[in-house]
Amino acid sequence: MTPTERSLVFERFIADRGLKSTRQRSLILETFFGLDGHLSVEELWAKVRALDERVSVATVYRTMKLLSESGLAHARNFGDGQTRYEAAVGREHHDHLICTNCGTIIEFENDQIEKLQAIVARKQGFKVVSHKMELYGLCASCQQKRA
Amino acid sequence: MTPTERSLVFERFIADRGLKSTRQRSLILETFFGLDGHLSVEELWAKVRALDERVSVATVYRTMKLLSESGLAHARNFGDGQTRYEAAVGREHHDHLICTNCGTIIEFENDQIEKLQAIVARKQGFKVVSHKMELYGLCASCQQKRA
DNA sequence: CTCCTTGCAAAAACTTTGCATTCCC
DNA sequence: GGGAATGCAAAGTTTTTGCAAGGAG
Repeated sequence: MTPTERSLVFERFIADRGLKSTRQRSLILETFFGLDGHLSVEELWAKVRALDERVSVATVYRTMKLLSESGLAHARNFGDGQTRYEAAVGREHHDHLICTNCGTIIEFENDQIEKLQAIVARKQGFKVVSHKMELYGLCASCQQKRA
Repeated sequence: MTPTERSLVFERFIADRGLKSTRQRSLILETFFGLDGHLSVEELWAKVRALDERVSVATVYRTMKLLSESGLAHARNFGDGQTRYEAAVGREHHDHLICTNCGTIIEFENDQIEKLQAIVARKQGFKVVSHKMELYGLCASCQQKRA
């Protein structure tokens, strides 16, 4: 998905709900999608402020919530007490391997696991909308350092 | 693991660290393990207070942190902004299905998924210590209500 | 023009911490 | 007795919200 297509998706989401496109929302979107990784609101706000001093953190919270509802971003919680967001489109769905020593995050995807998840959910009568899977442990380089 | 064994594990953990066993800690442990599910500190505190008015919420926070460090409980974060704890021993490892409408939490386990996780991790050179998997969606009864 | 959005600051929700007092060992 | 634990309230964090002013359609 190109940046342009992404904007169109968001514009449409906005319009469908009777909401409006604003300078701040556009700026936050551009900044967010221009960066990579798993950003906390605070981190994103810092980047946005570098481009426009006047944007308030409340607007970043509000915009990221919208972006999350639109499906263009996913909220993540890695247990450090902060909500992090990551871009959701133009990318395959993926899960995370997290090194508890150095904090490295590796993304992966596995279709077989996804299929099994669907089967498990069906057994319980659940209709799954989204999921998270995180594997915590030591990455290759931290294992060597400890050995 | 019987309640008695559990107490011994905790007593030992406490003693090894030069900490002390207290009335409050014992009460919180008993209450926590006597209940089932995924309790927030607030919920647990309410139950403990029913037995002893004088226990402060700070002590519950401090005790649950200890319990988590001892490995007898796990901290969970299901995205509602609260840390929840669940008993960790005497139970199989399991994952969660969470209804985003009514908050119902169903536990499940699936060996095939666990095996696939191990394979994925190995490919990346990771040594996995623990993992979380959460499937979010609508439970059977909430699907009906919405239909 | 109308209603949505923004910034600001206040408030809310959750968790941690400082300190005097109380309690184990 | 001495260090650890507790209760309380104050302070920290992260996120949300009320409101007057500004902006998009």
